[in-house]
Amino acid sequence: MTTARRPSLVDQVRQGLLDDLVAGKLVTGDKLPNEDRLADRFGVSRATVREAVLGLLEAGYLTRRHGSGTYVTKAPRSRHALDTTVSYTAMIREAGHTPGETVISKALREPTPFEAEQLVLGAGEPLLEVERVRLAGSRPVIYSRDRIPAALLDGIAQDALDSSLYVILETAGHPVSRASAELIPTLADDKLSELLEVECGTPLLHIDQVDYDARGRAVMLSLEWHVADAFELIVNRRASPGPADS
Amino acid sequence: MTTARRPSLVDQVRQGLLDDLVAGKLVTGDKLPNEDRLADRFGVSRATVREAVLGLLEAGYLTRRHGSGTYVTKAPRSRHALDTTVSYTAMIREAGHTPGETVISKALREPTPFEAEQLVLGAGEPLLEVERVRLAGSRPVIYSRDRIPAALLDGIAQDALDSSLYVILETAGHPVSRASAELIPTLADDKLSELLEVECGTPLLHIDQVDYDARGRAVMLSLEWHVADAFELIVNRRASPGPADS
DNA sequence: GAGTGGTCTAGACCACCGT
DNA sequence: CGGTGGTCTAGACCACTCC
Repeated sequence: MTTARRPSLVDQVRQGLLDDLVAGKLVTGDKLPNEDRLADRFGVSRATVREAVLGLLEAGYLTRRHGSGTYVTKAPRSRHALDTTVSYTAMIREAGHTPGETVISKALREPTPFEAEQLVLGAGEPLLEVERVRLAGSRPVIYSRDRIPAALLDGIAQDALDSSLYVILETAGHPVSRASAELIPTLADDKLSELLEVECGTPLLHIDQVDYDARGRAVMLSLEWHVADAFELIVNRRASPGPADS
Repeated sequence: MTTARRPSLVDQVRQGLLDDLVAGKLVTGDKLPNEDRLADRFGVSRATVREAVLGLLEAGYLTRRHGSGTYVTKAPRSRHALDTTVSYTAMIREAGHTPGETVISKALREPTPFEAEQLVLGAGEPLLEVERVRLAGSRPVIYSRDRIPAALLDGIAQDALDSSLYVILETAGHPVSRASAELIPTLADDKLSELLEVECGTPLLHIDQVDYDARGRAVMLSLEWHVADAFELIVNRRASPGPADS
């Protein structure tokens, strides 16, 4: 685990409500007690309740209707969707398969000018490139090529390099906090068809992604090719808030 | 515009900070005044400042570092990305093209069993299906097939049916608040190649989407086929919050 | 009009960062 | 250590929904 601390009151309230949901005490369409009552029940202020509920709203469990009440959503929540998750291992497992991976190559090399610019690398600073094929059971589903500045991995034990790149980046003090991904439908060429065990010309989803840490520094570049029908790639979209955006 | 009311204090503060950003008073890496000072400057409480900043954090403009300060992000924010926007017209315009559309068909028909289940349609309840091709300049970029329960459109003037489907749904009292989209790379078949003016076998991104209103009711089903290189399809991903999710 | 969520305040104390 | 954001409170008033 990365963070193990005393849960905040907000967390406790959120967990309490979540427990009711999974226990079936609250089911689809049910109306929650109003905020004052929830505040009483959990022994916290209304502001605390509101923040807890806010989390559940964003997660898609609840809906608020001004002047009416707060209701349990008709849970169409797709977990491990593209917009919230970064671990493909979890995605594959969630889809009911056994995740696996084959590391094709792992090497330090000079960055291209583009990579150096994206990752803000000084002259001569190398990067680590990891080339992998992810498996669902025995079937290849994703081919990826990830690049991380070698400087970020200085203090990292050599054998730790075998764990998830996200874990590595976190250990290095640069946990990935968000990413921007471009989606490009494409076709399997000779190399990809061999790696992913599909026919040449099979449609694939190519994802070109940049991962950023909390400081806004680009810490990893990823290129991925996904087999179309291996598992569902979902994006949960939200209506533009209106007040915030232009 | 759909909502035009007095902006809240939170909105005013957010806009004030946003103005500083676009005016260049605040640039990448700059540290913001602390929350107490911002509260003074805008004449509001610290809680209000925090909520305004929260919006800018989520939008990717700012980063907070506990114990250190709040900083301007190295703006990698992609506007009109798939996860936040629902209007393709705006997306196309943002990409520097003139948006346009050709309506291929617009008709009431019986739902299939699948559609009836998804949209919670009673027996015999028809739906409206709109088939369109979106244009960037004169180039076709998206072919879409949208289906809405006809019952939702009862009070809607006939000529209003020409505006955006999202506007129509809002008028009908069912504004779309979120959507779930599945992404499927595919190939242009004969029909699609003709509609989108690409060669047969060209890679396309197929999006199968369900739109929900604030009550969690499915109000529209959309099938879309996007030309790959027409404009960038971006997804902004966030790390799982940790406290909230499991 | 009663009940609900939406906004806002003034103040307190805690936890973390840097010097 | 001082400064920063993180959490929390108790209360006030507003805006919306629904009976």
